[in-house]
Amino acid sequence: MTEQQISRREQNKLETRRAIAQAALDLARTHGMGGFTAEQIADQANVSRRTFFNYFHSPEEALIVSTESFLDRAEAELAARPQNEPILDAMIAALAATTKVENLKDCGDLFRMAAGNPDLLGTHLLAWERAEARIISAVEHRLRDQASTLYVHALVGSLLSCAKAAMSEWASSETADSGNDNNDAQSLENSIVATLTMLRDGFSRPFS
Amino acid sequence: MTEQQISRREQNKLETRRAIAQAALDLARTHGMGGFTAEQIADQANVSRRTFFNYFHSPEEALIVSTESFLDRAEAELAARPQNEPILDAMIAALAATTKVENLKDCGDLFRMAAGNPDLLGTHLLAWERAEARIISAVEHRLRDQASTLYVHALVGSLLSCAKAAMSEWASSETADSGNDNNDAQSLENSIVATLTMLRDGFSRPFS
DNA sequence: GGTAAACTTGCACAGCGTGCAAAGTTGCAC
DNA sequence: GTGCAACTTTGCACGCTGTGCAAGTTTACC
Repeated sequence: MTEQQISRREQNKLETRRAIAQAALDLARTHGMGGFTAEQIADQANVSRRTFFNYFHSPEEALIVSTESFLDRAEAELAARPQNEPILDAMIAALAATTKVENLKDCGDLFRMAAGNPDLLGTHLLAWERAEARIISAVEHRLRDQASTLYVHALVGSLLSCAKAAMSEWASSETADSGNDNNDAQSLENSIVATLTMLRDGFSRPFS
Repeated sequence: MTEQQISRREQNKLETRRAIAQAALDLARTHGMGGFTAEQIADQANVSRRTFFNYFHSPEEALIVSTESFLDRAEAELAARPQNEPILDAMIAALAATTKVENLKDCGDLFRMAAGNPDLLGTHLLAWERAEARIISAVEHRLRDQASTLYVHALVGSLLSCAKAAMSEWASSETADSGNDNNDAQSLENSIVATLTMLRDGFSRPFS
């Protein structure tokens, strides 16, 4: 954890970005998806409509911040695994660790909201696609000359599909309990490990 | 192959739809992605802008027709496999057969165009997502009580990710040759079978 | 041929997304 | 602390998307 030198300018921008994302999330929860405009988000965050579009390309983009930090976390955790660890074990450990991310509940909400709104779903899928490209680069670098491009693309695509499946299942069966976030995080982790183990050992083994 | 009773109305609608999709594809090839509007597509297809939007929700949607028939084909081929065949062998055979689809080259173009245009990519990903949901239903029905929901979601997601990886690789290394489409189809089929075999047997086996 | 249903079209309108230039902030050197 | 350079916010204008609505046109069927 390197102590970053953050100028006042950077701080302000981060704070504005955070405020906009929070405003968008609040509006989505109160008005429902599709029930608000970029202008309303901007107003709620106390910036102009134009400034909103300086930070996000679309109203939907403002909602997927939690997923992006989840995916950033996955990438970082993977990079932190030892180089000699088998790639699939490294992936399982890395994805399991993502459940420690701060705003995990927001990710769940996002999955639920995206299920009912094509625009949001498309934006959400794009975020996963961008993360996939980054992880592919990292894995290609890690396995240089040990694996074909096709292998790496298929592997990373499947990895993220399995993670998505686990999160989707977890999100749809999430309790509305205010308490025990730990239980939730643990059950998600179990699902992720379960799907990735199938991936490692082959899907033709006995079904769980 | 059931002989369909198609009324004049249905014929006209199909023809209009085909004309619009073709116009969109032509414009994309000549003007490049993002270099044309819904109105231009409509003009080229000799319909009004409003009619264009009766057929497609967005300009991008008009471009992904070839991918949708590819995915429809995958779904149909899978449904046609014998019930007692192991699910992964059925999937491999079904996806391999999709390379016989008519407009395979258009699919390749689409992959290339989507790589450079987020809007088109998002729409493309949505089409795969919709197909995923349909295939999940089919597989859940086929494996009723033999597999958990999580298993089926992870499996089908991975299946399509592997197919996507194969198509993406194939599209990016496609020759501009006018001739031998068969060679192209065969090399795509080989890639698809290769990735799905990894999926069946587990990605921790020796890399190809 | 006439009628009902289905399809097309024009119009209007709300919202998205961006280029541009003017106004307001912040960082830094003196 | 003054002033300048770099950066950020904002308003404005503009073209495009996507949809409801009502009037016009085509098709099916009797």
